[in-house]
Amino acid sequence: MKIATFNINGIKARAEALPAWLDEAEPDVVLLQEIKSVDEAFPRDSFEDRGYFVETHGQKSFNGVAILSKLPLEDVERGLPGGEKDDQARWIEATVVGKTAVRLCGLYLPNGNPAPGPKYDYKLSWMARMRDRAAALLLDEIPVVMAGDYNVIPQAEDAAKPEAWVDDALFLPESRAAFRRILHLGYTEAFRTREPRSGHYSFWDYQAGAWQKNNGIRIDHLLLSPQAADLLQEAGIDKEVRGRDKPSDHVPVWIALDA
DNA sequence: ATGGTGGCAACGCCA
Repeated sequence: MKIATFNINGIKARAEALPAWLDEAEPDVVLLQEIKSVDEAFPRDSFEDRGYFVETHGQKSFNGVAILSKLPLEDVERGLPGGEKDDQARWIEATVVGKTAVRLCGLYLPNGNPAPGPKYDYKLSWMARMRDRAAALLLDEIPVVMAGDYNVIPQAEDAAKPEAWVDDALFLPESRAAFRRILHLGYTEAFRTREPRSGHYSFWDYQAGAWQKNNGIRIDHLLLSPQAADLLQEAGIDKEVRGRDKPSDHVPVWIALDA
């Protein structure tokens, strides 16, 4: 089962680039972030015509997550638990059943800039809530995949110019520590199991020729429960997507699971 | 170098 995460930066703006990538990469499951659309305006037909089931959790203008799956999705849940006052659409869960059942979590973690400030406080509180949900998911002892735009650069080797990010919410020590606290519950960050570990990125800013200079960062991650990590066959980043017409500033990151 | 680029949606906010 090929499972991908892709921050598309607007579903309407990616009306050509996203289907083109789906047709060539043929993922079984895609976790989308920043659909920037309400559910009613999401172009379901384009994906249903390609054989995908579609579940969305959108909002007007900003954020928004979705799941596309060639296998039916069950027990869909929208919103990260513990956020009664949180109206931002950043979390969706569903179960997909292939050879075995896999619990999928699609997430768009808050950016948090500028730091310090209320946006950074929101990022850290959201990560604390995510840690609670991640811990609860482990109790089921089933394959779990938590994938999305984490807005966290885990290590210096995950940035072309780490010195440029030292005061940024994506790379501050507190952000990285909160990421490790989730990881150390017992999750495996799939791409980090690959060698070499440096020089691989999933985001290049639109500004200042970041793509042309390969000035990227790796912030899109797939975290696997032990039962999912046991099934991991392959992990990759579809870097070339960034060089095409009308690209998102992120590219797809994917895994193959024996599931 | 306090700009630069892009999306959404409406002349500003977010990344």
